[in-house]
Amino acid sequence: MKYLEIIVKLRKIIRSINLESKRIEKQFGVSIPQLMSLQYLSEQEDYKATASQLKAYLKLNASTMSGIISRLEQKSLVARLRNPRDRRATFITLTAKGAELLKDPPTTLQEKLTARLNKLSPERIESLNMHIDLLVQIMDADDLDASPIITTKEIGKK
Amino acid sequence: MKYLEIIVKLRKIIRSINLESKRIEKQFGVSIPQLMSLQYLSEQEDYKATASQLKAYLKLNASTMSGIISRLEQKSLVARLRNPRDRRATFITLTAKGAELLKDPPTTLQEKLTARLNKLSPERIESLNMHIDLLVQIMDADDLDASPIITTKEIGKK
DNA sequence: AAAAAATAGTTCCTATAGAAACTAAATAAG
DNA sequence: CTTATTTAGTTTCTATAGGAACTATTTTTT
Repeated sequence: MKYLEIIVKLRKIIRSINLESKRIEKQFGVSIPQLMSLQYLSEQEDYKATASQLKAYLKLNASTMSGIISRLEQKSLVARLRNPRDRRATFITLTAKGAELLKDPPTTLQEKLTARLNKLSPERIESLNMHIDLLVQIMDADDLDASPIITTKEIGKK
Repeated sequence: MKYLEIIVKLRKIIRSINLESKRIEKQFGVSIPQLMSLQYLSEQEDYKATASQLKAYLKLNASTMSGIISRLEQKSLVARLRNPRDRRATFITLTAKGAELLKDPPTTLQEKLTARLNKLSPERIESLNMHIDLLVQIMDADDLDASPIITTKEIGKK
């Protein structure tokens, strides 16, 4: 049954990402979701964004995002600014400490991935990307209903 | 940067699996890891296995496995049998209630996956499987160190 | 045989993840 | 203008996930 094989394999991938996040967190004090939040802020105007913007970028539930922001704030990597235009919302801003961490970010997963990807030809990387996209479509019911599976031609392209 | 794109996409997949597990849990009272544990037990001799065997099958940390077993026991879907040969270990056994749930298991994710996979040709499914395997290798450092990346010929086969 | 080391599983801790309820504020409707 | 609805974010809850410490038991070493 392909279904179970795929799930088992995907769980392997999930586990390796979790393990890597744990290692990074132990070594640098920030997890992958926290790091991605910091990076997102560093790319915004004035290094600030609302919790909703972060939530949308990371595609997380509001309560999860709230927890991540709280932990980042506790580590002084982000701070809060009031939004004069909307009292319901506050801005989350990158602190100098947060910016400094991004100067020399934990890159173990990036290095590992890049090293492995470098061993593949551009065509293989493209093909891998395409299959990941296919997987995203297969797993994501709403998107699939909205758009057809990418065609044979696109998959087969090399 | 391919690294970040891949991580973002994989997080999408992870999220859809988490969402599906939540839905299944709400509808049937068991999550995907719990369900996989029940299914594993149903395939063992006498419908029983040690926590370590379950742990190895699901590739989980012992503490996580312990929590899952406790929750299954609380729902009366599994029970514990003493192991006379080794007082450190107990057997986890499928209960009749657990077996009954497996007669009509939650199959929403399976159905969705199968329906989508059925739209692909066998060659595409094979290619997808191969790329998932490649991804498993890329993400899993230990295995990669132990064995080379699958070769171009294998990837390109269609 | 006794001591040391390893093992099976639990407990305690932290973080992520999502659902539901909640509060304060903003927006829309009447 | 008042009321109803929606929105932004927090809190509370549950489950998964992993690391470290722990306890009881088994195995290995001395």
